[in-house]
Amino acid sequence: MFERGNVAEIDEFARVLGQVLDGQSGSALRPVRLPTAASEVADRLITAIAMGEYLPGERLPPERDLAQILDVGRSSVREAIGRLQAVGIVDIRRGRQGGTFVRESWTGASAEAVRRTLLPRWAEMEQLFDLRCLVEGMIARTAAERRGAGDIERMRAALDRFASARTAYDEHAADIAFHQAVVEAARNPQIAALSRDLLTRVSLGFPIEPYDGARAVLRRALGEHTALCEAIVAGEAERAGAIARGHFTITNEAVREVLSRAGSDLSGTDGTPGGESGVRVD
Amino acid sequence: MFERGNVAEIDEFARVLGQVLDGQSGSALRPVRLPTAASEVADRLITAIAMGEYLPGERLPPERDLAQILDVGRSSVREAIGRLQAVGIVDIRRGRQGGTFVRESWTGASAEAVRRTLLPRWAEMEQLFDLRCLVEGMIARTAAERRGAGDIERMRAALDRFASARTAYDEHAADIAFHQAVVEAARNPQIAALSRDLLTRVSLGFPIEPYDGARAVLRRALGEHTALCEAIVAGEAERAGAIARGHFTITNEAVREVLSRAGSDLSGTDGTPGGESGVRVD
DNA sequence: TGAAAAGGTCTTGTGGTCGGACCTTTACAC
DNA sequence: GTGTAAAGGTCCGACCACAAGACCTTTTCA
Repeated sequence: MFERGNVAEIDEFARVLGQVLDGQSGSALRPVRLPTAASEVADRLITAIAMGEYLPGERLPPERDLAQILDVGRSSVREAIGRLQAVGIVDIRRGRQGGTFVRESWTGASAEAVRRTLLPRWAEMEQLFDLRCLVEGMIARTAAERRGAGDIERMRAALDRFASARTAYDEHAADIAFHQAVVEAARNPQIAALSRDLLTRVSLGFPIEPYDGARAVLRRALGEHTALCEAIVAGEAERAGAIARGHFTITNEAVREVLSRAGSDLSGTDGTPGGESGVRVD
Repeated sequence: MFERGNVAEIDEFARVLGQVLDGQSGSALRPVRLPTAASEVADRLITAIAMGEYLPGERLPPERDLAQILDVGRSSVREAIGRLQAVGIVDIRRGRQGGTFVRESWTGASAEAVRRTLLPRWAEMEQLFDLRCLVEGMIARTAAERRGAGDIERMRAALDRFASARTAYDEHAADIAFHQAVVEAARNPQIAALSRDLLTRVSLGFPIEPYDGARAVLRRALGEHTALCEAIVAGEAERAGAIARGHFTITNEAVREVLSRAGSDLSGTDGTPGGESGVRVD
């Protein structure tokens, strides 16, 4: 994203990011922010893409179909897609065989642009990443306690697919399948919803997850996935939780790496809050 | 609530419950449901009340003030308050020194009415309770890892206040203070938001939490609070998590008790999902 | 007995949303 | 090539939720 350093893109990015972070902090009686149909649809699409329902290069359903599926007007869908385009998540092609296509590469970003918008909110983003690590750890732990034979089978199948994947596309698909299998093993649809919600918020803030094109990350992921799978199969909740918690810091590190390429000083922000005043951002 | 078995109340209850449960399940591309300003405000008020920001017998701010605080029109605030009144959470008194007052007792419900609306959704409610137990366990665990001197002080102060409380009001206030201290000890505002969100959803589904008037529950809570506090102080994450997880089943049991008084058969629904097909509701 | 403080009612303007009609672009089939 | 199908692009009218404000009613207290 931000290949062209387009001003409109950056503004859109900042606006979306603001929504994500504002939405959850503060007291119960903070000002009410009503989401519009368009922003809600945009969230849903980003979630679907981040969850791998539509992989890079794939086409989303036509606007008219989406409008029907989501039960909103086509104008709302159009505005949402327009925003995704502005942020650089999708490409739009007209004509027959046209449509809305998920971009092959979300990275190659103008890191400087990201830095400017992300840095002021960095503490909040860290909190979000931290929470996600904790929740995914909890999910892995629960999965280890509740997994059944079918779950084990699904996780192992995904691991096999991952190991034998020849393209980034296959790796990505297998990665997603594995994580889905883990979430399902926790046997609570509400947990799945929570996991999805956190993925959405992380993706909205910085949509390079769970595949950021870096093969190295995915290769490291394979080892961790295998270890996580075995811990869950063995029913070792404690170990599974620890592995998952560590695994999801990959995201955090990927973001930090992009930012450090832009020369930002984020030293000390290791995603592990400590001390009296909350998350450290020295 | 439901003292008079009023039909409008029951319908309102069913409507609200439906919103809570529908809101989180299903795929990313399920139909979009835009919350109205009124329902959003209603959620906020219920959350604030459940969190103890306004204790039973206390008065909420005047409608005009709430409208300003929440940055919505007064009509939206009025509709929201009207719903709370319909569900029996607040009383409204007119004239000077009037206002919106939190009901002293939320219980004494017509259990039959609750049973009819809650039973079809029981599996989903169980999932919600289950998730809350897991998340609160995660929070306690994290608190045990991150707590500082100030946190320990706050938790102990709340425990002392609880032990020396003479009225249900004091007990309730201390109970809330303790849980807040635990959440704060986890040192991540996003965690607090998640905890609040789950409290809201549980409260919306069945608003008897965290104080349901049953002194027995609160007395049991004191012992568990003490144990939880010590585990957190000692930094024993595993134990703290287990205690908290168990502690929050109090809610579950309280609901089941109300329902069983109405003669419902909920045997087997112990809040601990197992088996291949998800949560058990035999 | 009047003023103050609250809830109750009504009106009006505005912006978001939907639904639909219609236009434009593109690729494929024949 | 030319037509047609399948997509996105544009526009408009009706509707509804909401905000803002003016004003009414009830109750209490000075």
